[in-house]
Amino acid sequence: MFAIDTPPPTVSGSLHVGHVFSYTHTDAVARYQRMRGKTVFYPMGWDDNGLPTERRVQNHFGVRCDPSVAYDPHFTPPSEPPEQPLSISRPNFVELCLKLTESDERAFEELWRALGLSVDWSMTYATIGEVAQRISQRSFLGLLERGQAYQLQAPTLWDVDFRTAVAQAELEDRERPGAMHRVRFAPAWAGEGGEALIETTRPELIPACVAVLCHPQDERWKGLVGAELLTPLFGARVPVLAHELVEREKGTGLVMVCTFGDLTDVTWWRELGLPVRAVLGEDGRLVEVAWGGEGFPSDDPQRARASYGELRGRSVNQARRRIVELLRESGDLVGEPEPVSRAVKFFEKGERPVEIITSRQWFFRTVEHRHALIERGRELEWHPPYMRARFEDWVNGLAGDWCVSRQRFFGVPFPVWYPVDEHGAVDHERPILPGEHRLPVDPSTDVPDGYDSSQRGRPGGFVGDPDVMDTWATSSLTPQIAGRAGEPDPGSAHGSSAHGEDGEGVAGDGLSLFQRVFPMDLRPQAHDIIRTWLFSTVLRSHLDHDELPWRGAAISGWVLDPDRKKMSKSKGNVVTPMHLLQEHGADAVRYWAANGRPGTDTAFDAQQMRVGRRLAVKLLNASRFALADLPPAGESLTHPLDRAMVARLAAVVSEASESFEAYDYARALQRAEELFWWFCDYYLELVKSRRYGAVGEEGAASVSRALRLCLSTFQRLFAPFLPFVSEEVWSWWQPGSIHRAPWPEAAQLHGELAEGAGERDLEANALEVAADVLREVRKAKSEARLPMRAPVRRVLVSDLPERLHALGLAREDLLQAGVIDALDVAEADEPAVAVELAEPPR
RNA sequence: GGGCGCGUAGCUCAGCUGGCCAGAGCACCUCGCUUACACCGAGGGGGUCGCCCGUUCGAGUCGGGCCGCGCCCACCA
Repeated sequence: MFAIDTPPPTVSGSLHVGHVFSYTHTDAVARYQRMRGKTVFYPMGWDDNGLPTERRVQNHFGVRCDPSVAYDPHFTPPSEPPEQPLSISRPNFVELCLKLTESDERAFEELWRALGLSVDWSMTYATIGEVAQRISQRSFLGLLERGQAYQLQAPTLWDVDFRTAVAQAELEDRERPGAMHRVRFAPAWAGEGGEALIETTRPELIPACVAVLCHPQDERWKGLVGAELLTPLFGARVPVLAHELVEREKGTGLVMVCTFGDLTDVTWWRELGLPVRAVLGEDGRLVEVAWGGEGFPSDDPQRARASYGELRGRSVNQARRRIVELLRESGDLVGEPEPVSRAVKFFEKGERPVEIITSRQWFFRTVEHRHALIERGRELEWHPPYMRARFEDWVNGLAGDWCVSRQRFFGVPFPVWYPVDEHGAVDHERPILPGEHRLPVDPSTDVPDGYDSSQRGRPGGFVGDPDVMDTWATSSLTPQIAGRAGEPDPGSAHGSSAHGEDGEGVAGDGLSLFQRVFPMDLRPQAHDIIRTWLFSTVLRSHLDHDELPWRGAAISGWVLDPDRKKMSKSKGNVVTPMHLLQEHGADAVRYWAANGRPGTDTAFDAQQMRVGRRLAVKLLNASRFALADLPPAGESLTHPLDRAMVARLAAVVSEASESFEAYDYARALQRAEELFWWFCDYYLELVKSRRYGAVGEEGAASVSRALRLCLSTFQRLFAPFLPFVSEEVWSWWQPGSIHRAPWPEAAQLHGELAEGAGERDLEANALEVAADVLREVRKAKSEARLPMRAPVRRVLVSDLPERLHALGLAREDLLQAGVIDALDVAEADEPAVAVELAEPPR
């Protein structure tokens, strides 16, 4: 068994050239392993749950999900997306998601088939599918039971546009222009001095300020520690405290702590036990707060209310502009804001910076497993090995546990209800869980055991958890989902299991599919999702199975523009994969992809596809020539040139096999290709006449045997890369599919050379010297502007004795190939070839 | 700030554990429709292997430093 944890592509529109690139790498490996006799477990999945699909459905149909709207069983989307988005119920919205992903998935499958991926389509899964939901919910319940999942009301990374919590792994930095503001904080006591200047890029959070910090060893501010300052405009008393994380060099050495401006604020807030003064709402606007009341103290509540009234309801950017005006008017702004450019954290799919908002969320424990995860990373075979560094960087940088709940709609729901007490309050501390037999459940429509649907949302009744899981919380289980962990084995009913290309069966051994495939052999994926997909899959497998999910990970690079930028639709690279396949042919496109070495970014290069097409055509032509009217094969290879050719081939077979074992498909292809061109250019030309019987039956029988061996071997060496053309040429003379034929073995080719062993060096030299001389003859004709068939009166080869001796073995073939009348030799230290043409130069 | 990778012919890159004149393909130039291939074949020109030290009989190949590019990570007030 060779099991591959195929990346389920995100179903949110179309596949791009980068997909074609990396999936081809995996397919080459799969085909190699299959030819090695392995049963290859090679499913395809669709990652269709999650935000990309929601966003696409919104745009495609012109709808918005509104959970408060009732389900309309007769709903049909408008034919044209309306200008004003239509509010529809969650079940209706999910139906549309399913409808759209279904058609996308058909298009994806069509492309993969056109590309020649040897996927077992009977094993396809979807991350929104029932199996995935059941496995995902079962794993969640297990984590909950073992205390590895927990719920917490806490500050969380938040996207204000999607209005959902997001995870650290989904953040990216974007360089954005901003401004540094110098703001005066007045002392809260009467007396001289004590005024503090604070630099901030987020003045709109001054109402959320809960403390001012300096470094413990900062002499400038030591005296202030323990004192209180008044926030400008709002007159809130905030303490001056010391903390190691404050950088003395930044600004004035003082920093304000707000709830919450960034993750450092969260750290300070937690470690210093500061109060919460939250001003940002889920929509990213400033919420109503009561100055002078609970949580928002002020020495001048009236002024605070007036100031805040100018900000309330505004977005962050609007509030920032307004508060700068207010600070300027009040004289608390020192100097003018200085433009700066700084990195800001964004949700990778978002358009506005993430905020930190306190909310109730589900978490999986990760931080306490940091050490174990690093160890798992070291157990894993990385291809290429240096990619492990990215994994360790990420694990070492984990800032908190993994927030897995999303306030979205199209995803796997948390299988949890909560009791509602007689006063209507939801009791989050005593969740109601479903029995395993009920999974998957949707708590927004399903009812927990012991209740009926009339009790939903009523005092004494229950409510369902409204959230869905992070898409990674499900796709981190692809080995389990693909292997159908805990599912009835579809194969057991038929006595064999359907997997591998064409549904190849494996003799029943009493094991479930999952037991046979897990841990899997290979996770192929790109380097940009090491911190998300690879990390989370390792984590889940570690938590649920206490082992790695796969033995090795093959990390592929990206496809870059010719100008070395990452290819993207937004840059106007409208090269659709299907178009590429139509223009160049699947084998040609695969050839280009297979030349991209593992882990290496590769430039998009249509020229390489033309080269691939040339190789495919060459394989057709060479096969046609070799097989046409081929004389009967002899019992053995008797001619030195034939033996030498087979020996060379054996060496390349070894190299290609070794390369494949290390997932270096690119090297395997290059070695095979290099020798194949040489085979066509020199060997085929040298033996052409002998093949036609120019030197008798024995010579023809030997070359016939050699041609069969070489052709069969080359065809199979190319099969993982050029599946279409290799299947075609194989069908001309061999039974069955080449993709089920055994991978060539060097040992078998060496076996052909067993008789007369000991002459290997001599034979190798014969082929080499003959090729050298042939090149010189061609050169002479080329320089004389004569056609290659132009006769040569005499060739004088000067060379070392052993090379001349070897040349003797190739004499007849060389004379024929070069149309040479006389071949003389002379011993010399320096090799030289003198060519005397029969015709004068043109 | 830390880490990883890369810098070899005009372009895209091979050169694995140091050693035959530094290679391939594309592009370019010349020639050739020869009984596998004109969706082709034959041949040719073209490189201070980023720079500087060092180890060695010998270094694109190993060590150190520097320069440039890309990426990852980071508590970027």
